[in-house]
Amino acid sequence: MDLKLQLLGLFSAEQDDLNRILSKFQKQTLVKNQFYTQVGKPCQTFSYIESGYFRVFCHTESREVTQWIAGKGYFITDLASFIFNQPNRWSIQALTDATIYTVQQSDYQLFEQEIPSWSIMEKRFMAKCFMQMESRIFKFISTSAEERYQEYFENNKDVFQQVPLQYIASVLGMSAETLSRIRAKVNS
Amino acid sequence: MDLKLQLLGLFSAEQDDLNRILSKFQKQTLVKNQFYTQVGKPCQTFSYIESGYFRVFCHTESREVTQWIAGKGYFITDLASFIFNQPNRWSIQALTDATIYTVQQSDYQLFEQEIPSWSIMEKRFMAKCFMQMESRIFKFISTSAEERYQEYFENNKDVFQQVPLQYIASVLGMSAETLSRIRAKVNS
DNA sequence: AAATGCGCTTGACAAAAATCAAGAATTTTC
DNA sequence: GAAAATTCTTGATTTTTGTCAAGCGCATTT
Repeated sequence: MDLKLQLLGLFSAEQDDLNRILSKFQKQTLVKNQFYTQVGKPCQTFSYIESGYFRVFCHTESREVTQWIAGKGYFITDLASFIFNQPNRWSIQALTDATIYTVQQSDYQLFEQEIPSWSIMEKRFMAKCFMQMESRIFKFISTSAEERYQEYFENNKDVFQQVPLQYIASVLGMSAETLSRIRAKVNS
Repeated sequence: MDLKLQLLGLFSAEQDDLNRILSKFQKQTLVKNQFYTQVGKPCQTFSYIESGYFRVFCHTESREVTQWIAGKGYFITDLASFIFNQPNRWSIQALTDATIYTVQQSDYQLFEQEIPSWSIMEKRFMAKCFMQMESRIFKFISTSAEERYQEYFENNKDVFQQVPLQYIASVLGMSAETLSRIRAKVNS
């Protein structure tokens, strides 16, 4: 599985440490439409996506908003819940059958004590996530719907094969109709 | 100064540790329009804003985009540079005369080794920042320019006294004219 | 006090995007 | 493989937002 490689990339760990970490991740499968976690509930797991796609979403008064789509190589959890034990802010649902590797919060917390460099690598991982969010916000501020689509399409061709366009539209901050029209225009 | 309180909020530290950390922050003043750091350069400092306002911005081909405005109580740095030693992604400029408390990267890195709980608190701090970015993105996806204005105005009345509206407009992802019209409408 | 610069507002117009509604295409279910 | 359900597309229209341009208000300078 690729979790090992992924962790190695984040984390120049000793083999021993790496194996100790890996041993706490349990393989798990979800079927299409199954929820990984739901708004308001606790999320006491942290998972690596080995295969399949998930969407991160919640409801506003008027509609459902998909905030992110995650595929192979991404980690999923609800940070508010996993780190701060607050209620989930997001629901996370499988959009396809999926295989993930999951670690329990209780095991995860032990890493901090048992593995000296864990917290440092975790901080670096969080910092990267933060920087990606900065970039994403910058794109919302500074680019049009069409530019956002083009960029996302270039970097996520696989998603378009597997995930309904309406969810992609939401992630890009536009209506499904607008996405459809942009695609028609770009493909002409 | 309030840095102590701020750190205490983030970090349930021993008095000793807290004092050791505080001792590495040096008071510094900047005049209006002075740069804290600039795109492409390194940023090897991390600072707490004691007073004054800063904007975080960069240039696109066509225009300058202000991504964030930070006032008292915020920390500023360029993470890409400060954590990963990459070139700055942002310029940070004082919008008013300002007083900050600054720690050098070299001192900051020692905290990791000298203060056992530092990395954990740092991780939690980063996680909070990440969650705030998630919320901000959610607002871009799910609300109109007017709603974004209303929310920002309610929570940042002070900023409107001190910072040119054009920069606030950019942070909110709208043109200065649109912000002006929304304000005219809301005040009527 | 006139001149300058800067930021803000306003109007007119254009462009982008949302909404509503209908129908086509695709996928799922039985 | 037919029916049902879901997803996608397209057209017509409205709303929202951006752009361009002019002018105002205000502070600063000279």
